[in-house]
Parts: sequence; C-alpha cells; structure tokens
Amino acid sequence: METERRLSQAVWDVVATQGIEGTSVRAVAERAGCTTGLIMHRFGSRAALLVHARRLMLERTTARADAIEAEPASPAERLRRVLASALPLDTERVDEARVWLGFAAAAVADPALREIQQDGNRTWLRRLTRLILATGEAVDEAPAEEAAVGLAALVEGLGSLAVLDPHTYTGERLERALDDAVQAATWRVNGGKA
Amino acid sequence: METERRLSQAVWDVVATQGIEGTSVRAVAERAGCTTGLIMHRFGSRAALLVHARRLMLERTTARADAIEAEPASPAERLRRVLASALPLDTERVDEARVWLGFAAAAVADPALREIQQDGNRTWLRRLTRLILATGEAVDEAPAEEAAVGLAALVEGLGSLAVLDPHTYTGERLERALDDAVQAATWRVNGGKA
DNA sequence: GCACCTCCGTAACGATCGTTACGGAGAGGC
DNA sequence: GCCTCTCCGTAACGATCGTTACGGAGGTGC
Repeated sequence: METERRLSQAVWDVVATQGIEGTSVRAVAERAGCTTGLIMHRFGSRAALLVHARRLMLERTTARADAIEAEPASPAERLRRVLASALPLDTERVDEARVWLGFAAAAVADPALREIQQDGNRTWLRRLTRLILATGEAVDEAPAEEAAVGLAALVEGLGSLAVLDPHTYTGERLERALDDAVQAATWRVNGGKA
Repeated sequence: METERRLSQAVWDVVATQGIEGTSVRAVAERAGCTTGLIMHRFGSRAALLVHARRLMLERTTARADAIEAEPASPAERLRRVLASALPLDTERVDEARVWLGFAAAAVADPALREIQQDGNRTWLRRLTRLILATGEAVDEAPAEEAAVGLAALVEGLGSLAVLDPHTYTGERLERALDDAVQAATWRVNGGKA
C-alpha cells in the first residue's frame, strides 16, 4: 500500500514534466528508484498504473476539499476557499494542475480514465451545489447547480491556462477572477435576479 | 499548401480519437491516405507536423471569431457570440475541443506548442477585452482585462468538461453558464460595482 | 532443513515508434 | 532524347515501448 503510493507519486512527477506521452513504465520506475519488474508485478500493466495514480490524485484533492470545508468560516467564505483549493496558487499545485491536465487529455482516448474523471467531477459539482445553497435561503436546486457548473468550469479553465501561461495568469488574477465569479454566483442564486 | 492542410486535417482527426499519444506519423499518414514519406518530406519531423496542425487550428478559430465579430449585432451580443463560437455546441466543435485539449496537454512538455498556445490565448484575451469595453462607456482597461480572464477561463473549462462528460455538460448548460457570466462581467465592468 | 510462496530485479521478446536512405515516377529545360 | 530536379512511396534502421519469462532472495510452515 505504501509502495503503490510511492509509485503513484513517481507517476505524478513524470507526468508533470514529460506529459502522459513521456510517462513510460521505465521512466516511472527510474523516478521511483526501482525497476519495471516491481511496477508490472504490482499493477500488471501501464494502464492500471495510470488509473491508480489518477484515483489517488482524486482522493487527494477530495481530502483537501473536505478538510477546508470542515474549517470554521461563513458559508460564502467556505465556498470560496474550497474553490481556491483547486487553483494552482503554489508550486505544488501548479505541478498538480499539470498532471490534472495531462490526465484530462488522456481521458479523451481512455474510457477507464474518463470514468474516473466523470465520477470525480460529478462529486465535485454536488459539493459546489451544496456549498452554494448554504450561502443563502434559496431552496431551489436548479439555479445552484447551474452556478456550480459555471464555477467548476471557471476553476478548471483557470488551472489549465495558468499552467500554460503562468506569466499572464498570475496567482492574483486567478484569485480575483474566482472572487468575482463567486460573488456573482451567490448573488444570482440568492434572489439577486429572477 | 493544399497538401499541408489535408495532413493537418488528418492530424486533427487522429488526435480527436486517439489523443496526442496515439498520433503517430503512420497513423496520420493512413488517415490522410498517403505514406510516412510524404509527411516526412513536407514537415521533416513529427514535432513539426504537430506544430503546423496546431497553428492551422488557431488560424481557424481566429477566423471564426473574426467573422462573428464582423456580423451586425449589439456589442453585448457580439461578445456573447464570439465566446459561444469557442464552445463545443455541435459535433464538429466537440471534435475540435478534443483536439484543443490534446494540444493543451502536449504544450506542457513541448515548448514550441506552448508558445503557440500562449500567443493565441493572449490574442484571444485582447479580443475579449476589446469586446467587453465596447459594451459600455468604461475606459479603464484593467477591469475589462480581469473580466476577460474570467470569461476566457470559463470557456476553456466548459470546453474541457463538456468533452469529458457531455452528458453532464450539455449544450444548454454551456450556453446558460456563458450567458450568466457575460451578463455578470459586463454589469461589473460598466459600473455595476466599484 | 526442506518445501513453498511472495516479491522483485534481470533480461529479452515482439511490436511500434520516429527517422533515414534509396529509388522510381513525372515534369521541365534544352 | 537526355539530364535534372522535385516529389513521394518503399523499405529498413536503431531506439524505445509494453509486456513476459525466469531466477534469486527472503520469509514462513512444519
């Protein structure tokens, strides 16, 4: 169980720098300080290795969101912090966003990865919907779901763009864009507009 | 010049279905109905082939935005339509979004592709900023630029998410999310909020 | 102490990759 | 009619890929 974590960490490192294309079993083994024998023995195939690394990454981001959601804060601030936790605001999360983008692209051609992506994203949408509803007295779910779609897409896009052009998409700009969108979404959901 | 376009079209087709990983020179040749000899003769390397296909895709989306921007419409409607032109609302643009995502991920590890991506996106941001400013009397560029960042990220994220989970991210939801964001952005830039 | 079983490094297999070398087909000049 | 040059199909090279086979190391049961 510890070995699988180490191997997945190695997968993330390689994907972050070489992309999914360059993530060969040998490259991962070298990064992890072992041989392809261990990897094939534990996972059976490269595809299974990638799937496991993807799952673990999803668990990691989910745990982070859980922890932040448990912190004491106003509902609006909680929503903002959870969304900000998915933004590449430090070097660790920049690497994470790189890996995230690599796996997203790989999911286009790989059904197993796509299913993990879909599951994770739908859970993410439900979380956002719940947090949005908590910011006011609105009980109608539909507008909150629509707002969640917009916020999820915004965070997704900000992450990709920041990874590809960090000079243009600075940390302050990411936070500013997020704050504006959160404010607009909560205002709209809570009766700001029919 | 015509041959290069045909080969680039073949690249898009293969990337859309197999991802960048599966886009081998042989696969592109087979799709285009030629051999690797032609591709290597014209481009010299796989990397150059991908770069050319990426450039052509950028030109295509740019031309589409230009055409829509030239149509008669209110400034707000023009902004909305240009943004909507980047959304995967028909099967052709779904494939395009798949390719877009593939190239974005490849740009993480390929400096040449990253530079194209950055150039294209900065031009896109300038276009959005200009369109936003045209929706009102505001002359201060900074708020418009910030709004452009948010809208660009939203469209980028919607495209990725719709490609990976078209059942959840339906066309109506994409348009609804876009409309809400455009409305919020124009309202904010034009004095809706200090 | 012997058999057994798990774990993993080593080595190699076949497939596929990007790339190169070569040769033929066809057009144009003279 | 011949030379030349461009264009591109053919074939093969070396590298690298995912995967498999095998064997040794080390613990466990008896």
